[in-house]
Amino acid sequence: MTNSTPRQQARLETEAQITRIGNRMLDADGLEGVSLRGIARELGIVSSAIYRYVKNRNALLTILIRDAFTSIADAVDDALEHDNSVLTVGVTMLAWSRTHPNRWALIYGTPIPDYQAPRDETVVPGTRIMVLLTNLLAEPTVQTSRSQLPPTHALDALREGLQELGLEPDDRVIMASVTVWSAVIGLINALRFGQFGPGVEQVEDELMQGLVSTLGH
Amino acid sequence: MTNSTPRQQARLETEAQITRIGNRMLDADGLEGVSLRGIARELGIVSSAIYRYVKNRNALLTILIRDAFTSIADAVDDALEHDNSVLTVGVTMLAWSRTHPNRWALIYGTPIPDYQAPRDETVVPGTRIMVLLTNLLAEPTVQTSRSQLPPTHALDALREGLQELGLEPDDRVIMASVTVWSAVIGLINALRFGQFGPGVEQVEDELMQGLVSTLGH
DNA sequence: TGTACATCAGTGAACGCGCGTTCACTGATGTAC
DNA sequence: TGTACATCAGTGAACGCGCGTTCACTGATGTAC
Repeated sequence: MTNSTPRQQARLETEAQITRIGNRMLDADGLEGVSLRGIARELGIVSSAIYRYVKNRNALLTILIRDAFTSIADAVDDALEHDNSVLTVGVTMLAWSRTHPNRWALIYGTPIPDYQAPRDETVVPGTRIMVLLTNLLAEPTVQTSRSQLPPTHALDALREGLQELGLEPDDRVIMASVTVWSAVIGLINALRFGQFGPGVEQVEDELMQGLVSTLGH
Repeated sequence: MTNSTPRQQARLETEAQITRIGNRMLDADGLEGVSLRGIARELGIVSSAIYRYVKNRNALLTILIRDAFTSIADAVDDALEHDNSVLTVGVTMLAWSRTHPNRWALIYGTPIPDYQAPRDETVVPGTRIMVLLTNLLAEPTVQTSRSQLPPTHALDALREGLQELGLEPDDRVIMASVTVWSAVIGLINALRFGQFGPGVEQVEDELMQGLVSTLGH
């Protein structure tokens, strides 16, 4: 059944615990509260022993970043099954950000100093929502924006990026995708980072609705 | 002429230098590169002497934040004199963010842990652009958005915030203001924080144009 | 099934890091009479 | 205009902080024959 030795079992269990504890620390105290020593402490092992499981602090961050990207993308996946719309994407991301504000900041806030995400580990989970959104905007039934388009070659870099993700978007879709993405994340950032002052918590969903409808969706 | 003693002169000069050095450090190494000890070092005084000029590190941050808000708002002010449009606001902020990416992150990125901006020192400079934008959107010639509006009382918190800034916006303007603001800052954040992958630097202005036109301006 | 060796989890001590911040002090500048 | 005192800039030593990371080590688990 298990098809693996006790040692391997224990290792998997410990790795899972590290992710759990790391997330708990992140939720509780933000990134600055996440430390290898702290995790070792909670695991009940000596501080240097953590290096049996994690190469260094940045590797731990990569784990947490992947996990956050996966979590929010799963949430959006689920929600889209019931209602396949741009608004649902926005509202679901917004709800997730409310539950996990520090994880939100980790993936969509200011980049972490001295940290470089390894592309092969983060690109796929980190772009899942963007892919969903682009596909949504590419559906013929969806009216894409009336925005002026820049000369075709200008969007080359973006087009290539999306092609690597298996998409074949035309220029209108690229522009719409970038625009909706920026606006949705911008609104959530503004809300999470408190840029509209206090008392706005009650209206978050309404603001998202207004934004998405202004964008024409 | 001077109407002040040499000591006062020297103090003013030193204070100005502190802002200059702090900004230079911020530009060069980001927030983590800004330290009281480092500034003292550059001033050629002993590390504890810096406390004659700055109460503590957070007070220094407040100085830098005020300065950044003032700088970007001045830039927008100037630009609006030549062309009073939403696009100009966006393009000017974008250009400023390109010149001062770390200052941009300081004021519009993830909030700084353990730092609380003193409202009386940062609210006015921090809201200047928002005020300009809201006034722009309130002009009768500007078509405000076709977005669905939430029930009037829902926007109370936002309306009060704007009223404290001397504005009397109706609900359409409030919604438009929040939407445009979020979207513009969201796009700039996405660009500055590298969320669209490499090679997008060439098209920044075009993306801003597309965004603003999608928003109906 | 038993033995010999290899792998791996965990130990304990130690570095270096540079920072923010406090404190009692000295000597120069400013001010009141 | 000169003197006595108050203010203020700058000194130098010292704390505490908790972290990431390395290293040589022990003892338990896994594997090959």
